[in-house]
Amino acid sequence: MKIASYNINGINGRLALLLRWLKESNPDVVCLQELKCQDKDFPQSALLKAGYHSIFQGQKSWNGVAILAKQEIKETKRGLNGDPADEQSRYIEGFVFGMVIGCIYMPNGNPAPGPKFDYKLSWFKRFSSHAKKLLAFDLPVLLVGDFNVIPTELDTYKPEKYLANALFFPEIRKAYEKLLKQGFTDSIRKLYPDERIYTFYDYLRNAFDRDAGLRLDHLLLNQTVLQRLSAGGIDKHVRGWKKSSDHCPVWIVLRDE
DNA sequence: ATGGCTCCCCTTGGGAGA
Repeated sequence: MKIASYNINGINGRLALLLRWLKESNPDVVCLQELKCQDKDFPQSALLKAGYHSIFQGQKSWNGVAILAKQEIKETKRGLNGDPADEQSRYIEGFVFGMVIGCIYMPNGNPAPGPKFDYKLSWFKRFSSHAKKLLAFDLPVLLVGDFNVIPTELDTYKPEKYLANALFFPEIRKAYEKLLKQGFTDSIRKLYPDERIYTFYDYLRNAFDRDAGLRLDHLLLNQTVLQRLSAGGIDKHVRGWKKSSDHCPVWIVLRDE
């Protein structure tokens, strides 16, 4: 069972690239972020033709999250509780292959401090409180997506450059740590405890060629899923493809139960 | 300190991204 996360940065502008990667990587489940399209423009039939069912929460121009799977997905939640005025599409959750999968696109939060950072903090709190509820069920739970969090100094090419950045602010790193302590494991960091390993390369300043990256995309597993973790990695080469997103696909493999 | 790049939209310049 292969599960991936990919911030696609515009699904329609990169549909050909997405289909190419799906064919090559052959994941069973994919969490996508930054669709940048409305529901009516989501390429559902093209994906079905490629072998993937989907659930999605779109939005015009910005944000947008989707889950793809080789099996029909039962949608269990869209959006988070706690702020009825929040109209940003950043969370969708489904039940598939016997697992609960939450697909997230955390707010960026820059510039920090400021209203955008406040929104990030409050969104994170709402998300963590939902994550805690998920742990109460005796089910495999995965929280997958673009967290917009650089968890530690090992997750950025230049820590000192990010000290004043919302991705690396102490409050955000603490919130991430607290989320893990609730009962989740950062699967990629578990598999590569000491390596500088990145999932994002800025389009600017030739970041990819300089390996000036950040690790922002995470697959968090509860204890039940962690026991099945057998491999994982980052499809770094995809970032080098023409018309690539600024993020790389990240994936893990779980043993069958 | 700035800008470099790339996406999207009631587009031709601005907002957002990280």
